[in-house]
Amino acid sequence: MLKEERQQFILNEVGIHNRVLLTDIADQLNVSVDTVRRDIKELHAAKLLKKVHGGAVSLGFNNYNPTGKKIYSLDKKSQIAEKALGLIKDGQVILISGGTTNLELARMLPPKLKLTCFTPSLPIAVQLLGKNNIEVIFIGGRLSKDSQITVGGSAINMLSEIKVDICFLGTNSIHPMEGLTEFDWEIVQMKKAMIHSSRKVVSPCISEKLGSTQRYKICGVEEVDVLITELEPWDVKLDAFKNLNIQIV
Amino acid sequence: MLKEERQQFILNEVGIHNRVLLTDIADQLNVSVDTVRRDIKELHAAKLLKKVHGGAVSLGFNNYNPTGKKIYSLDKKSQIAEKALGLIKDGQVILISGGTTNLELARMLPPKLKLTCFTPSLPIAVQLLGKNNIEVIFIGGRLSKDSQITVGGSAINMLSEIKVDICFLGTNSIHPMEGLTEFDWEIVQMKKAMIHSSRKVVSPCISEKLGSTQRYKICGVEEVDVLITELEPWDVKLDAFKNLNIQIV
DNA sequence: CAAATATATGCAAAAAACTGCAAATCATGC
DNA sequence: GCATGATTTGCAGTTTTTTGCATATATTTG
Repeated sequence: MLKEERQQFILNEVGIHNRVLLTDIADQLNVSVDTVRRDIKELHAAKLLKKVHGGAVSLGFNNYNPTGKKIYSLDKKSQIAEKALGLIKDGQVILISGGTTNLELARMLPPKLKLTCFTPSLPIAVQLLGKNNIEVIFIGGRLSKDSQITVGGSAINMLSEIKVDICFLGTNSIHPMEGLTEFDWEIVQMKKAMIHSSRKVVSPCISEKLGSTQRYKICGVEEVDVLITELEPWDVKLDAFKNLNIQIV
Repeated sequence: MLKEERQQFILNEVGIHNRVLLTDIADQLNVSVDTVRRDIKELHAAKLLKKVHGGAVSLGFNNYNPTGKKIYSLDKKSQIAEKALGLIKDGQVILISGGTTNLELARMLPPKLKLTCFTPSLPIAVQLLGKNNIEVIFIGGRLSKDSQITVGGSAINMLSEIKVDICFLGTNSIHPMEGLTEFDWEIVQMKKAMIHSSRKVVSPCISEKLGSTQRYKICGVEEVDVLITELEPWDVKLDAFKNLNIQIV
């Protein structure tokens, strides 16, 4: 096996899952972890991915990981995604925004579930396309390289023409008083449009992001119907959100 | 065995598999690894492949087909794609339909080329997103599972709002009298809309499809400005297309 | 803080690349 | 037909790269 092939494989994995574990790769390719470590080191130097403790993450998605150090939060994201699955009923029409938590959700959708899914996220569309019982409708528009979702007037226009049962709104920052915030203006516009197109807004959010704020405001907390975190319902970090007419899962 | 033959063989292998091992080639051709090494060195100098430790990889190797479908007659398609590259000028606005030949084209777009690309194809969008100098605009709509392009009214609507310099129209069947045909009605509608949105229509088409017809008609041959095949210009298979006011590449 | 896990470093074996050289092959001119 | 020179090919020795392992250090997590 050529070094190039290995590195390509790693990049592919990162491209698909947005994260890889050193040990996973070493296992799949039957090479030592040292070798994979060295490969990732090179790819990192070549700025093709980001090396982190335990593995690597995709460059485009460090938006969702401002610290860039917690790739193990995947477990948390899976937990959140699993809870989110419980909100979906067969035959519904849903809207999935970008972000790694939502990508996990898309991955975990059971094959037998019949759905119509709207999404502006390229990786999520790829994921959903693999599921035979899901009708995928892609929100067109200009693709943002960082977030890998479509943005801009055309996308917002298309969103304005739909009304879905549930929207899973990837959440960068949520604060009990300040509401949902983002640092990218274009994504703010997209998320506003998504909220407007949905009867029910679900906000999957890992606990690190609870209480944080960013530059631009999307909406107040009252616009969110359901907040999903990986925490147990009685966790103190959730106290601030408990009297805001939000369902907490 | 002539040096020329060997090098052709190597290029062919690289074209098909995207990578070759030095030892494999030496073994298959019954020559020493040194000879193969020298060949690869020359081909590398001629920029026909990339020499790496242990073998060689194709030039567009650092790319990935996320949907994982196998592409047949890749070598021919690469040749077509390479010819198609010659039609694109820096700064243009282009529209790329679906199909594996066009995916090859997307793969081979040089990183330094500045372009605005519209596409309804998911794999092509993924491919283009990796190129920093290309602005990608995705034609939204319902994603068709088998063709992996968006179809339907919404997509056609979005197409109706644009006008691009060149459209690379993946071609299933082309016949000198019957024109371009397709077997999927929805794709026919998409292609019609694409032609309508383009100042120049380029039809990349491998020779097997020349002269064949399908169920539904997209347009007459006169709508196509350029026909690209892998054949040499004087090939008899092209004779039937020579008096139709089409540029043949 | 301590256990578990991940990283960095030095090292040695294996694989591959480079170098120089000689034999074989081929084209060319006489 | 044959000598000449250029090119090609394979071989042996040396150098470089890659890879896995062992050990020491650093980081994460409960």
